[in-house]
Amino acid sequence: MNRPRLQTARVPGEAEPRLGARSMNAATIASELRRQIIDGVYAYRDRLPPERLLAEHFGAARGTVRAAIQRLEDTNLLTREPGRGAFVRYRGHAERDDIAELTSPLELIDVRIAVEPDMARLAVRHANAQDLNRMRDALDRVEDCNGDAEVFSRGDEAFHMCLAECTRNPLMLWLYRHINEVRHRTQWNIRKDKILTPEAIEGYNRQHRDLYNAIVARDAEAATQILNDHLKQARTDLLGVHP
Amino acid sequence: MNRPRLQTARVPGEAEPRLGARSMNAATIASELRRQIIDGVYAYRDRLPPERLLAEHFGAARGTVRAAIQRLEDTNLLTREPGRGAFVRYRGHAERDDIAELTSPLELIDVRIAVEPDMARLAVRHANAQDLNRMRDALDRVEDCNGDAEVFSRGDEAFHMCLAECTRNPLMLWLYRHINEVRHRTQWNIRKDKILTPEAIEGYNRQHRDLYNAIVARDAEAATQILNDHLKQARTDLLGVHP
DNA sequence: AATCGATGGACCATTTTTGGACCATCTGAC
DNA sequence: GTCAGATGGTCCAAAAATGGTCCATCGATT
Repeated sequence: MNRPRLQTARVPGEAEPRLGARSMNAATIASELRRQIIDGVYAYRDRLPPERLLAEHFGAARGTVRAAIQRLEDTNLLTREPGRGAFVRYRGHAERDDIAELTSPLELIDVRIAVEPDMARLAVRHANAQDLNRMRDALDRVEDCNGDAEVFSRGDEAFHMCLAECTRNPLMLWLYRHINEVRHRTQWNIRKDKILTPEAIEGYNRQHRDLYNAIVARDAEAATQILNDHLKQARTDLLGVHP
Repeated sequence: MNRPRLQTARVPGEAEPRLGARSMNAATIASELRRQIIDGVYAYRDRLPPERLLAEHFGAARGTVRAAIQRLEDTNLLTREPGRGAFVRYRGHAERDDIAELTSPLELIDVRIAVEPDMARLAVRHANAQDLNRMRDALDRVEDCNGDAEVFSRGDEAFHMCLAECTRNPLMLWLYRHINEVRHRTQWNIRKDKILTPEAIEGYNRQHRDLYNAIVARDAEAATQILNDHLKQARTDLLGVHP
């Protein structure tokens, strides 16, 4: 398969010009307004410009703009009030207060115990061959750590991230990305080499391989059980160091 | 205004002056459009430019563009609807895009089934008297909906949010806030009154009360079981409407 | 010569957009 | 309180947009 590269070089992050940006239909206008709301151009409780003004701005008929706004109201981004206007109902998550700072390692592992076993069940149900290959690669890499706690830790994160991808569920993947982010930042102060002894790493790796085999065999019960044991083990090991 | 000449072959190494002016066959156009979709130029659910406009842009006949689009439809990247347009079916960029837009009601309930039962277990372990009082209040309010689907839905969200607060786990609370946000915005296309019949609401309320009692009694197994049944029920009801 | 892909039309059925009109409600000036 | 203006809610018929289909033709390749 050839790959005819006929695109001019593009700076990463620079948006590729989109053909037909001028053609304004209801879906496009809705998409644009949604982006502006989520980006905070219109903040919580702000009033949107009047429909007639928006229509003029987008170069569309008022009915088209109304159809677009209707979609935003259906998705609970807006509230419309007759005679007053359309008001933003979407709360931007201003509470960006660093969630990782507020979470202890024990609380983190409790959340993982709650989420990951059933995540494995979804992974068994939805993983395709490509997902399994990626998981296999991650498995090989994490097993190549030679007892290095730091390397194992990175590989372990990647392996569990693969598991999240196997679910093919965008929300689950999004959630686990954040769990992993918290994990990455909340455990920096743990003495990894205290917990991740070569023996412990060997045990974890055995569980990883069992989990992989269970998913390949589409055995949901085994997968959830293994992951549950895996995380309970990690919780116990954690408590052994932080009594 | 006419396209004067079409050249066929490109000399290797010759600089490509501009995208789309020449040497466009169906395979090339398909490849270019596929790249743009995967790169996110056209996001999930966006509408592609009309065939006639694409034809003009690529300097090809409309039939050629149709053949290209046909390939993308065959590989499930697109869906075409007569009279409306071609819409992106590929969901790739869960990162920057609006997660609520990318999540289907079924995917949402799958995540809730994965998270909430074990969330109930944490709630049993960590809820204090104040949490239980708040839960009691939410319970009373949701039972006061008198069969109104919309009111029940709001109350139900609040009740489950209380459950998340009962865990006293900041990360779990943070995650569930986002799950709830997605839930609030992803069920727009569901006919709530189709699912939330007065009988269904009554059943859900009974489960809510059972759950509350189980938490008060500090019975973790019962709580997880009830919540699991509760959500499985919701999933079944959802599938009954969206077969 | 035969074949295959591309072309440039034309026409069809469906959906969306348009441009207007009128109404009910709310706000602010008086 | 009254009134004028602004705003969203609704309805309608005509026009435009859009994908689906078919066909005669052309050019290059086989």
